[in-house]
Amino acid sequence: MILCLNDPAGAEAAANVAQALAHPVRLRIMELLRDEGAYVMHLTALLERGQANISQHLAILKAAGLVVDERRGMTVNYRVNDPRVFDLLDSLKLLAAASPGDGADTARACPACSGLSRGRCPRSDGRARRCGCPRCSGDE
Amino acid sequence: MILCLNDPAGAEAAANVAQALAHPVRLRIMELLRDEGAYVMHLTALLERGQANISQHLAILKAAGLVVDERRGMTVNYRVNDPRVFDLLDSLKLLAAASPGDGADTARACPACSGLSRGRCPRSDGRARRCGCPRCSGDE
DNA sequence: ATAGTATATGCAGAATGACGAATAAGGTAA
DNA sequence: TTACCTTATTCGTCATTCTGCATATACTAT
Repeated sequence: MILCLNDPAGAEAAANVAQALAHPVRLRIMELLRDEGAYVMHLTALLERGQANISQHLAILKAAGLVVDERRGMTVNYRVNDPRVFDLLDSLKLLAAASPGDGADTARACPACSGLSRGRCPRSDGRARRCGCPRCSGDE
Repeated sequence: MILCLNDPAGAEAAANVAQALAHPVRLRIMELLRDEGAYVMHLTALLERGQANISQHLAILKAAGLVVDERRGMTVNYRVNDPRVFDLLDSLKLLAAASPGDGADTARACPACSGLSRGRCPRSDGRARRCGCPRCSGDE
């Protein structure tokens, strides 16, 4: 099957992926999954959202094929399905930084997490990555 | 201003761009604008949609900063604001082609319009690009 | 078995998005 | 001016999405 945006079916498939990413919480989830997998309580604590909310957003990302889940005992670990999604996120950041509404011309994408897929944003290091979830506050 | 997806404000800005692209008609509009600008009646004829509908979708793309418009006498010409949006579209196609719901593993992005931003999909050549709009059926 | 933790799902209300019909607005040409 | 063409906007309706609450499910431990 060939996916082309000039084809209505192809455009629909691509729109489904875009729709899955068209929510700030889901974008932040993807960004948190950039380096490593995470389980639901971890994301719940980091994003300061209800458990049901995070679970629902993860279900949407999963339905779009952007993440996969794997049960590990009591918890469920989520990770990205295709690392190429980070190319998409990086393009998104570059465009959004140039969009109106923000700093307009002065805006730029975060230099630490926009250029390369394996980059890590300084805001997410240390403190921000530490959360009150059982695994983080525990022995790990 | 630094745009980072770990920042709630940055995620919101990026989500706005994703939301603008999260509709098959708007994706097809962007694809049609890949090579050259177009005016509303042209897009209306190519996409087989009502004039109001196309105009509304263009307004959404414009509000997101993805396209700019320029009045040329009686018509209004639309073109992309930042060609980097095609990198985003190409990533989107690659991911959507690998998504479930389509041909799954057998799916691939259209080789003619996915790789490079300047590529042109064969489906859009000739016949598809010719429409019944006044400019196409006229002398041009 | 019971209790406890982690995750998913169903429901209802509010908010947002999409669409077409009608109409308004901008521009050209006589 | 009037007539016409192109595009934008308003409005009503319908569909979808988002959210929290409550509950169900899955697993572990005692």
